[in-house]
Amino acid sequence: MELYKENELKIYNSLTKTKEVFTPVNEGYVGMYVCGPTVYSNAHLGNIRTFMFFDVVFRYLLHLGYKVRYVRNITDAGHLENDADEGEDRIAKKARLEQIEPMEVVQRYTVDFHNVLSKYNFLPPSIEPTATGHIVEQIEMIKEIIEKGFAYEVNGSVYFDVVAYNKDNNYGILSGRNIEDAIHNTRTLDGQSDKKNPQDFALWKKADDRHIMRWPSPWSDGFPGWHLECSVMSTKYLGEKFDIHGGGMDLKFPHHECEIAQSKCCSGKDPVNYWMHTNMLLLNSQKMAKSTGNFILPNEILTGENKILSKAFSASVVRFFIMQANYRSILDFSSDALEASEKGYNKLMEAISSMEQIVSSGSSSVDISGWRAKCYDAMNDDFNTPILVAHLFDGVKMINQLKDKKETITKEDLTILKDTMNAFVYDVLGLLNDAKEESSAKIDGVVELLIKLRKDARENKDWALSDQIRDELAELGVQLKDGREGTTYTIN
RNA sequence: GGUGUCGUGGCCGAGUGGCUAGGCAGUGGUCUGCAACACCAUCUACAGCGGUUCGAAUCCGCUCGACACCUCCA
Repeated sequence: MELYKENELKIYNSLTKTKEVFTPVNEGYVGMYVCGPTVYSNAHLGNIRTFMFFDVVFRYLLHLGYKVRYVRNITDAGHLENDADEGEDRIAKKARLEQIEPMEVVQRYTVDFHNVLSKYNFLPPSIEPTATGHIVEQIEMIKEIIEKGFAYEVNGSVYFDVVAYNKDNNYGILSGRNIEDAIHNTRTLDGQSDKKNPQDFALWKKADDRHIMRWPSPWSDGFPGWHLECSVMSTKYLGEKFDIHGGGMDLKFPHHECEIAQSKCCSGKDPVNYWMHTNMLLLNSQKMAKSTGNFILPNEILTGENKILSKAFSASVVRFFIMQANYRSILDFSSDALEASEKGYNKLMEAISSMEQIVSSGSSSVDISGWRAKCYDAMNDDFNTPILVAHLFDGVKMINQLKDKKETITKEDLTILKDTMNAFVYDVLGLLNDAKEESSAKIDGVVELLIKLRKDARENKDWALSDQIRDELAELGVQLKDGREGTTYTIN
């Protein structure tokens, strides 16, 4: 597809706190990096929200005709429990607790992550690199940072020197923090830290005896710091300066701030043109988080196996629910909200199915081009999916009126209507028509047969039989709809 | 304490200096053997108090409240 209004795409840049016209480094190409999961446990729905939003960004950029290289990493090492010297690698800790190999933990949760994303209809990223696959590159980068004078070694560990970096750079440019204040206000009791300054962060940690995930390095047998992998892998696959870097709001500080510092002191460049941050998903008005136990798993929603859920919901309903909120707003998760979304989603899918029944005529009484433009305007305005959804419902209303012959449409406009609905609903938002998926020719035949038998019963005024067919089909999730021109049905 | 985001109708959630967001629920209607489904129509709002303005829910200030980050977190 040709580039559609390329120069009109605007992105809210967390770095400048303004919406900016999107201009890629290389025309027609986009490099995008998103911080992926740490595979020490199952990804919860809050994690999924972020990845799902960037899945839609990826999809929309592709739809616009860009060649996109989308890199989303897997953190399988180096993620410290805390930043104190006792810091322990999350993966290693989990492995020790479960008495299994660290890579077994990694494998288990990586597979689970991919299964979940597949169920939720994610497009795979272009590259999904792992931290453990880039130890050599990470060591190289640490060497470079040391050579340039922005890191120091103590007892086999290497720390980034925030104060040295901040002399000619701004550590805090992304998060709005003033590092000077932070240093002066710190009242660390210290004594046991190797760090010159509490704000300094680890690039390499020496492994203690218990630590089983370890690699040799010039400084010690140990493991890399968490922030380093993203700088290394984004630079390797996207270059020293690339277009979009995404992640959750909670990664802004310190993770992304550290990334900027590491990359900048190596290349001398600001690594990212557009920083995008998704807001948090709330459960019971609190951030969904693994550590507090306040979370719900994506699979639990599909099965309904969670106390807060009234029933099971399909992946597309969850996707639709998430897309009805702006990615920069907090979103409250609840069973009621999901139920409301489910009804809206069904209405949308119903209308899409009934587009086939529309008959074209010589002129259009509806403004299809104007409507399509509004859909693009919504997405071009910082990927405003809730506004897009509102316009899609305008499309639903239009479809219903066309179907009822209250409006007219030309053949050409009808094609635009169908293409636009399909493009945004399926390609961009990534929704699936669940009913269609579950339906099959055989089931269609069976239901049609029952409808015919019921029709006979009704003509004989055998209400007991006709109601029995109707009600028992309903229990199986097949909704019969008696209309003027006969009975149709939907499968829920 | 510092940094930042935000408080919208019964609920979820957009938007923004003057013009209907949308969805769900509710209400009225069409359809139906009765229903359901569906469709059509429709009601209601911008935390509080000041200020700027011809005009503010939208800008500014204050108050109250919520959330996030400052330690691992999407």
